[in-house]
Amino acid sequence: MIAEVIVDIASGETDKVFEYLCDDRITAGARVRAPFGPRTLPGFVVRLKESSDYPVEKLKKVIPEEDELPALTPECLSLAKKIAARYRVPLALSLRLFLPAEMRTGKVRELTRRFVELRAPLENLSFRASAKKQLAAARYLEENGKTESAELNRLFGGGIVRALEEKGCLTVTQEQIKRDPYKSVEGIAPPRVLTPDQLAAVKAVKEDGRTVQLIHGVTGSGKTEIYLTLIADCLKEGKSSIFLVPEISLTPQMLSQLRARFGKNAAILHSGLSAGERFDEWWRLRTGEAKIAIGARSAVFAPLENLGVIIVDEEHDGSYFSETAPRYSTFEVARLRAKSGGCKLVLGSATPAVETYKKALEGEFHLIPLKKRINKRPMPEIEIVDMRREAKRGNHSPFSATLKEELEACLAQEKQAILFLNRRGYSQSVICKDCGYVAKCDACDVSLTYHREEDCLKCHYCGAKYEMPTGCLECGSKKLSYAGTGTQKIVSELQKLYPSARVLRMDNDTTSGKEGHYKILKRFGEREADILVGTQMIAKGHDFPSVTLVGILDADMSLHFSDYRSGERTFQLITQVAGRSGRAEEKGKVVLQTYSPENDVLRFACRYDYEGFYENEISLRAAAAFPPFSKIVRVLVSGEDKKATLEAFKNAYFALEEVYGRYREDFLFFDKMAAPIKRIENKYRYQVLMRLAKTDALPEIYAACAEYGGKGVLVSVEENPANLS
DNA sequence: AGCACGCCGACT
DNA sequence: GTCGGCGTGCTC
Repeated sequence: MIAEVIVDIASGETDKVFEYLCDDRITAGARVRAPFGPRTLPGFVVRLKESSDYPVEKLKKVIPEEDELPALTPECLSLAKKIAARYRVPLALSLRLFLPAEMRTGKVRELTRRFVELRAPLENLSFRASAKKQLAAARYLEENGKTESAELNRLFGGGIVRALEEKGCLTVTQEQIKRDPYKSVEGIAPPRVLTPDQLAAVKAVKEDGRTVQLIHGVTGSGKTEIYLTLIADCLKEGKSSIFLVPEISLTPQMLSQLRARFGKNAAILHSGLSAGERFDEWWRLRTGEAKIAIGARSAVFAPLENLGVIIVDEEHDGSYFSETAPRYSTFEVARLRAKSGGCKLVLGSATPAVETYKKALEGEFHLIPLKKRINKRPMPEIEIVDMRREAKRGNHSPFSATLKEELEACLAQEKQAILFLNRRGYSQSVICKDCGYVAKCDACDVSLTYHREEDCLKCHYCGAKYEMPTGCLECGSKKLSYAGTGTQKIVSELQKLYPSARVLRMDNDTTSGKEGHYKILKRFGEREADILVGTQMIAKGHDFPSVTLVGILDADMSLHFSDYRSGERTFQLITQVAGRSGRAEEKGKVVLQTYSPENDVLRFACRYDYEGFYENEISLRAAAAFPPFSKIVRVLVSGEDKKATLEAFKNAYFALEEVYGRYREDFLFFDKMAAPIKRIENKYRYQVLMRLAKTDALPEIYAACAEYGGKGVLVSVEENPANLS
């Protein structure tokens, strides 16, 4: 037999099948080791055939990998091909998405443990009178049957197994153990009784013929229970499910809830697991032992067959877009999977992405609105505070008078508060008062942020750390000033204002380690602090019953970002952060500080008026011909060598100009420019920005760019890029 | 992607 | 005279 093999090298040069001889142990989708030139590489069998056009004497033999099943299912193989074509990456790169990283590196294996049991009934064995321990251990084994040898040693003293073994009392077996990341969750929680609205939503999803279903449910409308019911119903029919959640809200609560409901039928794939756990959870899905995959975006590649439903919770969340090649959209991949399998794709959000909602209104997706909150309580009141007026009154602190009042009341009632600020560190930048010099990163074209705890300057783009200079690096002046407030500074201001209040900070700097988020949130949840100060990451997921106040310190930050989605992001963020306040009996309150109180987005947000926001936003987008009325395409050329990068950029630009000429009616915008951040991690960056009305020119744009990459210069094409820095 | 082979400069 | 620079090309 001949095997067509893709070798696991992420390069255009090797992105084709290589043929090998193989025996009949090998099937399509299997992992193999392929002799390739002077070395042996991992690879995947994509097809088997009887004969080859390649000279037979040159064919080498592949070595099969000892897996219990081919790693890739036929569906995964065909999906990998579609992804490689769609995102224009080598097939090897898209195939990698379908395997846990541990499998490629080969560092992790199945875990086996030694078990022992008595070879013969206890009365047939004899023990010396002095061997009391041995007798006790043997009695234990008779009573409890097969026991792990390490466990026996632990109970009766090290060496007991060896002693009994030498006497010939034991039978020893090796057994494979699946590592279980959620051992501690016990028992099965019964399903909750659904409200009529929830039942109607479940029915609506099932009965509608369309693949994509959008559940637009206000905060607290009980979407999770709908998802769980859909999953449970699939399970009853023997079908499998994928449940996707944003990275950050992979909270232990959510996971243990799922585990309690579905037990071992659920497998969890996320970055907090150890390599071994992830490896085992993956195999439990592959063998069909588990039929529900739960995880962040990469779980969309779960090795499940016979899918009944794919659920994407918080559909609007940015973490559903991959930032490394292949830069896939989780929604697109999920839709491809759902289409080929007669499976439903259920999106859920309180604040759907504008593009999603448009398609739902137009009938391409089935829109299922849920307008009532389960507990029927109103959303917390959002009060807009005009920070310009505060400044006029002479208040230049980051806290308005209203916020201070509310904070004091909150502390007096022994409740908790959350303050949200989208900027970490102590101060945004360090400026010399004499010459205006701003400290910048050596490797990136961005100003450095001062971190007081470590008394250093950090680059938030490449992570570099610099010693705090004693004077201006340009003119030597000692008059350095700090501009822009970060989370660290907020914490120290709070401590000055309320010395007895306990303050916790949560941002990228305090959440190191795999469970960093969780630890801080847990401490706050256990009321170890009164005020939590944090960035984006505190907005999602958690349920803190004693939080009655949320302060949004700079609602403008995300608003004035030079991105067509900034309004959308701001609306989503405010809705989400506001949802943290008043989760239990107490009424919640939100104070929203801004320098532009008249802004439409803020006004719609504080009335929780999604429809109003949407109508406003979509007409703005239509007028400016922004997505979804067009597609923004950015070609970014970057490289360490300035000359070579500029040269490649010029060539790419000329090629693109030709495409522009040929498809003029497709282009709404076409221009070359330096990227907003001219250098990141020592790489110079230049870009061509385009906006396309239709997308006829897109294949040509990719083709034009493909030629100029290589030799240390990267040319990348991004469609509707998530950030434009 | 590696790793070979292959053709021109400054060194023991 | 050689050692070694990394340019080009191949891997079933």
